[in-house]
Amino acid sequence: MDKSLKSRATIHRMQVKGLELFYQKGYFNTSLDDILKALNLSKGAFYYHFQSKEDFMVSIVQHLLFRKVYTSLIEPLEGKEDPFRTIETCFENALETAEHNHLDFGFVLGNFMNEFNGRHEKISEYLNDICKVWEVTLITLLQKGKSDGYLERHHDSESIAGFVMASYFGIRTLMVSGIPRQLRYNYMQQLRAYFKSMSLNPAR
Amino acid sequence: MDKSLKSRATIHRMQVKGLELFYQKGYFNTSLDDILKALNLSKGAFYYHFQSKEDFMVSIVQHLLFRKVYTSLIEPLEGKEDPFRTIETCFENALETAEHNHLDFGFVLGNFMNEFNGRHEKISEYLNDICKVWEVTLITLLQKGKSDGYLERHHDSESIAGFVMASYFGIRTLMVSGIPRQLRYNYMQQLRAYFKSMSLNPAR
DNA sequence: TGCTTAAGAGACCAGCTGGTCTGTTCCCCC
DNA sequence: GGGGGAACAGACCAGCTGGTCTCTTAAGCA
Repeated sequence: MDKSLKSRATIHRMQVKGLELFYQKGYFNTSLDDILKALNLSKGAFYYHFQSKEDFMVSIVQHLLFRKVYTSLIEPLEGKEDPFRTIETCFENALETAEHNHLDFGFVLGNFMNEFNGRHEKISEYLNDICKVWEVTLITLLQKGKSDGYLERHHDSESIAGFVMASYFGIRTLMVSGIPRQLRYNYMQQLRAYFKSMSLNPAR
Repeated sequence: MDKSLKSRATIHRMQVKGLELFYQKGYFNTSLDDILKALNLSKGAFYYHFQSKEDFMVSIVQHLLFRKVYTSLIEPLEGKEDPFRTIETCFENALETAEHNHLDFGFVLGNFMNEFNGRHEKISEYLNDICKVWEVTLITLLQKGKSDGYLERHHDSESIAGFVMASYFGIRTLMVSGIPRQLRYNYMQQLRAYFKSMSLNPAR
């Protein structure tokens, strides 16, 4: 059942363009024809590789989106020491990317969560899964940070993780309509202040 | 040009139901027929009062949404003394409302911003306006807090306001798909911690 | 009583949407 | 070298969408 190279390439092209357009114009506001026209492909090609628009979206979330989020927001946190500095660096990088090509995948994730929540159970479930992986990674990092003496034990890792995630989703929403550079700078400043108040060795 | 009572009532009914459905299913995923069927009204009625679907949405944002956001998130901040406690109380109330009938208008605002950003200039402009009013109110409150000795002058009110808004938008995104009560509790805990680190009289 | 007009009903339309189905091309394998 | 299937093309369809148009109703007014 191994897909040929050509097949894989076409599927990948469709997913990439699909993610791009779904993000830009929204899932419900983007037709298959939009995507296929942009790729010079036909309905036949689409329904040869995918069963439906929904199936297509699921495949994008599971493969493309998950990997992107993993690369930009999860992997940089894994196995690191100082949790606060690690998160700061990770977010700084992600937000800088976002500022330039304005497509960072943490935001795409939040954006899709907003679009599908309560409207499309299957898809939002997959989105939540990604979210969950991110959360767990953050919590793990924070817990390890406690053992390593970076923050006191009485702090609740789960709460911190949730707060950090929330702030990230939110700042990306604001960045799209405001002045990204300014917002990013201000955001990082406050995130650092928040972290500093919990840090055991604020050696900066 | 004074609209009769009946006319006003019908317009209002349409707007309320429109906001409800647009929020639940998304703007692009909700048809006029959906709204009209729910109200037992006809196309004729709709196009007698509004010029288009877009015009309808604008009227909802300008009148209904703005007033709701104002009531729940802006008015409670105006002219108050202690900025941190004030924001805490305001958010606590809004989030509790959200937990029960799960329609708080701060979230609706963020949700629509995500849906229209870069897709519908006119509408996102109105949404940004509301956002701006919220931001200005927060900044004013924080500045006044400095004069009244609640926080030190070196803190940047604009940054704090942005961070607070971002966290609120974000937590609402997470609350829809997670366990609201738990998330709300954790969120408020961290928001307080964040505030406490800047507070000059942490007399709680 | 008859006229005007606000308010609404609902048939109708063109265009688009997701999805189906029958071709066609092209490459691999025996 | 030709049969067969993978990969795609594109005509076609039913259903829905925003929007238009004409018709009806009801209330105010003289």
